[in-house]
Amino acid sequence: MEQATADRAQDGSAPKQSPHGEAWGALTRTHAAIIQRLQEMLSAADFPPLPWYEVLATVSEAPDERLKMGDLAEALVITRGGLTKLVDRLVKAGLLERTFCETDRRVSYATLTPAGRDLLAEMRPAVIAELEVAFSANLSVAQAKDLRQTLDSVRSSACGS
Amino acid sequence: MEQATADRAQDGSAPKQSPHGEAWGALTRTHAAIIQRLQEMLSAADFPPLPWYEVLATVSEAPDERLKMGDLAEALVITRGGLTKLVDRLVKAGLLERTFCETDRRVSYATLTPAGRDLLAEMRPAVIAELEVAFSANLSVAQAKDLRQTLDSVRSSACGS
DNA sequence: CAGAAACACTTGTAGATACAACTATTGTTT
DNA sequence: AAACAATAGTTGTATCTACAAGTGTTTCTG
Repeated sequence: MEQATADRAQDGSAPKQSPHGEAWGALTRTHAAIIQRLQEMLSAADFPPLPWYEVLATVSEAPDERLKMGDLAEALVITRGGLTKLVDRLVKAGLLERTFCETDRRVSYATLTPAGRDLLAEMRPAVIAELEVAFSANLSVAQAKDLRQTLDSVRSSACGS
Repeated sequence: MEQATADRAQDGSAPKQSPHGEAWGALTRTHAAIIQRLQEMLSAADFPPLPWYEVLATVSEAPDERLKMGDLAEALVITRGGLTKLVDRLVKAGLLERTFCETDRRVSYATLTPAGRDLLAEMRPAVIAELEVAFSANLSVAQAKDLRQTLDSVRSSACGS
């Protein structure tokens, strides 16, 4: 019954977009709002910025805690050039090191250092907690799984062309 | 039965996050993938970058096609300083103009020019079409509305703290 | 009705990102 | 095996963004 609010733009203004356009708008705003929230929390806790966390978390989930630069860039959905410089900063901070492949000397891996693993262990609970308050306040576990599935299906069609 | 795929990380790797964490991961990746797709399309069609479109679209939906700088920054979820320079570029390109408030000389409005309105009219169908292929391929209209509602409820709890 | 506080926006500067060109290594073709 | 093409990663440049300080305006207070 209250679904009228879902169909109405937040400012109640005129030219309505398509349902898919509305979904995209909601996606961008929600994404930005959560990013903002996380960044605030991290800087308040004197932690490194969010991209650093995402790098550490992604690498930590890979086998042997190392990941090819190209795969890492793809996982983070950033350019290879951007990743090179991002990893440079993490290496300089002692959180990552570059290791090389014996069989193919072109590839280099971003590998977690003990310091990187420790920092991640410190940051992860804080990030998880922040996400929990953002999500679990209005979302059941089942809804969260459903949301994930929906988003992934959208992503697959957006990537695959 | 197929829902196992929804519970499994795309790379099949080990340490699973919470459902909410997974939802967040899907949200960031999907957002980035769509952004990337839109940017590609816009630059291929010799259109201005996506932030320009978002400014024009947001302003066009406001009454009298003008919006206070502060409200615009909030709607786009960017800083005021960033918006000032972004609007500077749009003004220089003739797509926007700054107008001022009679009753409060502090506030300035970003106002759509005819050129801005024309460009938006050109860009909007292209953006909409791109979003349609990304969303409608795997999402019904009802699912899109549901997605929008879910995302907005998450955003409200993320904003309101 | 001063003076202080809050507000709206802009500017200055430093850091981060994308894009394109470049180096080095590997794979393919003839 | 030599030449060509494809791949992985890095670097150079230009643009964009955020953060913090600054300017001008309005509101609140004594």
